[in-house]
Amino acid sequence: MDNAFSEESHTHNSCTVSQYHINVFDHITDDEAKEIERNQVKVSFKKGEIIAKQGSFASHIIYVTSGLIKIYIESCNNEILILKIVPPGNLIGINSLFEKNNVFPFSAMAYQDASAKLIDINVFRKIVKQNAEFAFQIINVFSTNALQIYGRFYCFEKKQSYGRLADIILCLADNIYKSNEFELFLTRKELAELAGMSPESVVRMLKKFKDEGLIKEKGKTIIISEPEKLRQISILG
Amino acid sequence: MDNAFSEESHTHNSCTVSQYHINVFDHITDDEAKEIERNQVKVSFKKGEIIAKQGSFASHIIYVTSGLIKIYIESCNNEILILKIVPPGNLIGINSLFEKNNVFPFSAMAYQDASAKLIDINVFRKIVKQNAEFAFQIINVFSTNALQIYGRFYCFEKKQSYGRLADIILCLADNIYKSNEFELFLTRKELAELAGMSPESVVRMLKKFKDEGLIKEKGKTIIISEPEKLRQISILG
DNA sequence: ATAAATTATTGATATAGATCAATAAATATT
DNA sequence: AATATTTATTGATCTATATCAATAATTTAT
Repeated sequence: MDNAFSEESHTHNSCTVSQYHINVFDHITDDEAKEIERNQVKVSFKKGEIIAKQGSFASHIIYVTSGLIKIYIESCNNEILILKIVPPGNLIGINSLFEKNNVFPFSAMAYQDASAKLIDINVFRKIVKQNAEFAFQIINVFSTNALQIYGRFYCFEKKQSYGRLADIILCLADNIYKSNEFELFLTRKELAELAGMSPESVVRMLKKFKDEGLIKEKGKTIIISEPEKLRQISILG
Repeated sequence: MDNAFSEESHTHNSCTVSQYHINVFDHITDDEAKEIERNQVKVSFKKGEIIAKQGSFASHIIYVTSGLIKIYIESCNNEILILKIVPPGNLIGINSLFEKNNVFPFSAMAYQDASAKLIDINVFRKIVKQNAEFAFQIINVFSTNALQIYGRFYCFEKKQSYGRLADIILCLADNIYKSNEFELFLTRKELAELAGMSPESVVRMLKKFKDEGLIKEKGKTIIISEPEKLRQISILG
């Protein structure tokens, strides 16, 4: 049994691919589904396009149907902090359901070509307020989300760069590509943003991983040769 | 009007005193209130006592009625990360409402003597699932919480230590003591934990603030002489 | 195909803040 | 009141990682 002192319960990682596999819309009535249907538009985004801009009015909830989206906080001085990566099947913008939080608290940008349904936030809110089962599903989304981002926070504070970079590589392999061999679609700069470090450091650390035989690189393809050793680095920080 | 480029919307701080002033229980029926009443116990905690332990089963939701509580993530190597400070009127443990997240994802400890109502989580969950208005209030709590912790995350990543320490001092003054002159109940070590730095650095930076006339210290009393200058440091990082 | 622009790599240097160590002050204990 | 323990302060040193600068490789545009 899992207890407070087990390794498991004390392991956090900086990987934050939203992993909400339950379809929240399973819990709405046919009428509610139709109402959502009537009040949504489907939109496509090209790589690099902004899907939601921090500070702008949140008039809709975004349901990602394809592609990959990064959620990040930005500030005046152009520094950004990536909070999570959102694959299809997830919602963006539920933080603005509460009428007083009516602006997007962070930005969203397509990492790759993506598509999404934009659902009128008032309709969505109305259904949350009338359907407690649905509201409970939304609570689950919030809570899963929070745990992941707190874990990321912990790692960023307590692990050093090697650990964070190892985390991200494993995260991409496990959650995005579902393979230990994959073609990296991210630049060093993007990888650096994800791991919370400078692009130069990413280069140097990847080199070290390569020198130690943990990973191989062929062009844009990354092969994780020693996933377990990499995981050790990720755990020990 | 506030827009995406206003200073306001781009300012984050590492202060995370939960500020949920709406009473979530305003939205339950009399019967539900009675049910909660029947299924809760009131408990007192002394300074330093653990109120919830990361990894243990979450059998109840904690409603803080007095005192001040710190919420933190811990791991094997005794390093902790404070996520937030919780004053009276707030809930702890709602992350475990979802049946699959049935353990506390973080620990809670009393900073000062505190008291709380422990509400049976099953009863609480049942009411969330049957009362959509109440569920919506809980969503608001989640969302307010998330925004605060994301802001803290951003600061920890992007601001340097002076900014974070300034943040925390202002946060204590504004949100806990509601005065620019207050008796600090925290040790340097606790202040360091809150600001995400070493205790020695706290000492050195406080000294610098004193040398520059931003704050004064008389025994345990802190006087913020130049709140605006301190705020500048907090904003510029 | 060639030029321009972006991205990756490498090395040198700088630095914020941690850690270590030694004392001083304050608090708790006997 | 005297002693032990904890907390605060100060200085010296160390280190992880950023920043800067220069070149190489790759991608994009012409």
